[in-house]
Amino acid sequence: MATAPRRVGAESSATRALILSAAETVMREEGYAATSTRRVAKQAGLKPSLVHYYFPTTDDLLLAVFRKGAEESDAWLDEALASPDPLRALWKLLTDTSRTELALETMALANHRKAIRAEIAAHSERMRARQVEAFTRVLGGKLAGPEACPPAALSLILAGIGRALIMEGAFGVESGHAEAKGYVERMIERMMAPAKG
Amino acid sequence: MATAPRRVGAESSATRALILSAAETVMREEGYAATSTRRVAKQAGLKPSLVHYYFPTTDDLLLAVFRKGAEESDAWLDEALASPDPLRALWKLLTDTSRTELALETMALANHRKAIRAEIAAHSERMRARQVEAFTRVLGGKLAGPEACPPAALSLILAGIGRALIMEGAFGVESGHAEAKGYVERMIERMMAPAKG
Amino acid sequence: MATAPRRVGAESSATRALILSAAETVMREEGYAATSTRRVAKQAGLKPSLVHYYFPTTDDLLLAVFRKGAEESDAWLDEALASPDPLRALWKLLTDTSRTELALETMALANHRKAIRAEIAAHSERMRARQVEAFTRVLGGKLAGPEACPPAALSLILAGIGRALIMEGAFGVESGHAEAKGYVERMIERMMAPAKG
Amino acid sequence: MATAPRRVGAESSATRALILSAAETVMREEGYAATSTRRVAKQAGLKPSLVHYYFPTTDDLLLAVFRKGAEESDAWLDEALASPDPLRALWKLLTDTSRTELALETMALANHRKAIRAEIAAHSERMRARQVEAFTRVLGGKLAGPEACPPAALSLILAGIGRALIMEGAFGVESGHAEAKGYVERMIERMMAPAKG
DNA sequence: AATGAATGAGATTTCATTCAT
DNA sequence: CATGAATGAAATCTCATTCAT
Repeated sequence: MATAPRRVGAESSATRALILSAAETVMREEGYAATSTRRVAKQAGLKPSLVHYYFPTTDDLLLAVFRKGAEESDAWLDEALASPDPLRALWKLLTDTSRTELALETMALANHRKAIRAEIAAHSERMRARQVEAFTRVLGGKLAGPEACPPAALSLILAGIGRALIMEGAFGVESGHAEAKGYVERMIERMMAPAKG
Repeated sequence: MATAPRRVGAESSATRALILSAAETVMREEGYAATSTRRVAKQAGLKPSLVHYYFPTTDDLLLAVFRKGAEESDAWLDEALASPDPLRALWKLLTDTSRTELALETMALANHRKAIRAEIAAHSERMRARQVEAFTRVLGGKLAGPEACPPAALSLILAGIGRALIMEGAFGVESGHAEAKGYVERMIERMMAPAKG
Repeated sequence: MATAPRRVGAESSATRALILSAAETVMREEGYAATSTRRVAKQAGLKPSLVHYYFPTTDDLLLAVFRKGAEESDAWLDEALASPDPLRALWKLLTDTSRTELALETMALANHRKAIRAEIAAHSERMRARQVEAFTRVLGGKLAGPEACPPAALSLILAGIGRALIMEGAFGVESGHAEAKGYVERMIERMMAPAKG
Repeated sequence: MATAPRRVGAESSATRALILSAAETVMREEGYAATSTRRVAKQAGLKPSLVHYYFPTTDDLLLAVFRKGAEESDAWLDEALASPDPLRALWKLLTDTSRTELALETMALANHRKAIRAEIAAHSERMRARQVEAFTRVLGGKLAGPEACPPAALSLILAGIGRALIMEGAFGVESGHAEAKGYVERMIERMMAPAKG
């Protein structure tokens, strides 16, 4: 949906890329709420007006940061799902601190910036759909039975547990973390085990 | 000659309670980053200076909001864990939108307010410990076996999945939600089922 | 002249003394401009309203601080001028860091608080007059001749040089200090030397 | 891509000069403690935000005021020391009310603004050194003998007495002033007199 | 004799945004 | 492309002072 055609700086500009990367850094280190044009400019070593030249409004900037992160996420997800052991690869991704930190700030962003919310939601849905498709392919018939976990549930569950680990870890809570990781790993193991009998 | 109690605004003041409740509302509706004295004062229908009279610094205010929420959380958790079916009661709590929304903002708060982080972390650890103790009591011997979920892991997992449901729901993502809820409920059912023969 | 009869707390109250002494500390350490009721209250461990109870306005407080300091100054000056070697005793007083620091803040005060200015000026004149009288008594006939220093000039000169030493010392300038002290001491020596044949 | 000059507001801007001159006026008339952005903006007839545009922090503003004053002082000092009668010219400078008033506020500033202190101290030392050099050149061999005043002492003494005259004059104390001025003038006369015999 | 509550003003700073060049 | 200038709004905090109890 976006804020439309008022984007100025060419997509390909090096300055634009510099600004985006500075914005991502600020967002990761100080949170989306601190991601102002001023701070981003300072981080990039540029003047605030230049940031506004490339991203007329703050929403334009935040949206661009989200899109860049989303593209990278897509690539990582593709790679993970295409690997021989997609569940384990995905789980590794979901517990990667630096990636998930950004994802968490993105969620906070979605919660408080109406203009960006829809796009973030759409992207989340797409990622879930792709996981569901991959899980179905990989897990095949093992999805029946009383203990079976539907692929969409699996997607949400892994994401939720991953985020909980990162979020709590960020402020020093560690109890239960080792146990939870172990549990997920055993769960994946059982799922990937050759059907018995 | 008096020895100067440092804290202003008696714990019992009605104005203080009004401010706290306004702050909680703002925090829930607009996020911790919007919880400024001005904004809270407007919500409460008071002058900004009066907010500063009761809570000299913003951290004081945020900390008080957290403490109030924590006390309520403790009470709800106590009640849930004391119920005949603690797992289901806890799960209901964790998927209660309004409560968990506040918990999510609290986590964002912890991420960006050093002064409050330690207290939030300590509270999280305490809540986890209480759940672990209750789970151990309830689940008894069923915690062995390859599929068993250690109580600390269970605590983290339920919290993580609950938060994922609320967070995504908040911005309109619903796919996988029904399945995940179903899965958790079946999981709880298996756990609470009488040990088989 | 003063701000008249609205002083409340009895002159003799211990709380009043506590406030005054706290105010003096703040004034010495942070300057007259920082000497607010709030800061003084904090320094004294009292509530701001209590400070206002004893000193309705900030000028009342500052005036009282000045008066207390002036009384002490008077006492010290009396003692110095009554000593067998009044010039040297006075010079020692004028180069006493802690006393002169307060005197300097008092001058800043006089410069910017109309209500207090007149009283400070009057006190300065009184102190000068007492010094002139003492110098005349001590120096007797030595005040004639081309090199002679009139007593009033001597009073101003010693005060000025003393303040310069303290002021500069406060922010780390020391060059010329030893020489200036030496010069003043020799000057005093010459003055106190028995008239030559 | 630009490398972002940090300083805003070109050194040459007319607005910047206007602000600086307004700040100097406020500082002279109401003291350094009153030199706030608001106050200065009002004096200059500008919006407070514009003052912040040129001087991001209050220290930046105060530092710039000091530097401008210091440059002017340097020029005046140069001129005085280069004159045929450097001692008298310097003494005239030191008793010039408007210049010394600003110097006095600058000292108060140094006392209470850590960030600026070092620069003020360094400048004071430099001015003293230049005076010492000039005095030595002018006074030549007359610096020996029991009554001789070392040049560094002379610098401090003249400054101290000059400041005392201005400071006291500012709040209405005049006694001893004529005598002190006379004494200093005679002192200078003796020093500049051709060596006898 | 003391204190809690309340308030308007102002200080310091950050911010997004607009505009002219 | 890029930047300097300008501005109104708001955030955070400190302040002196008044008033009722």
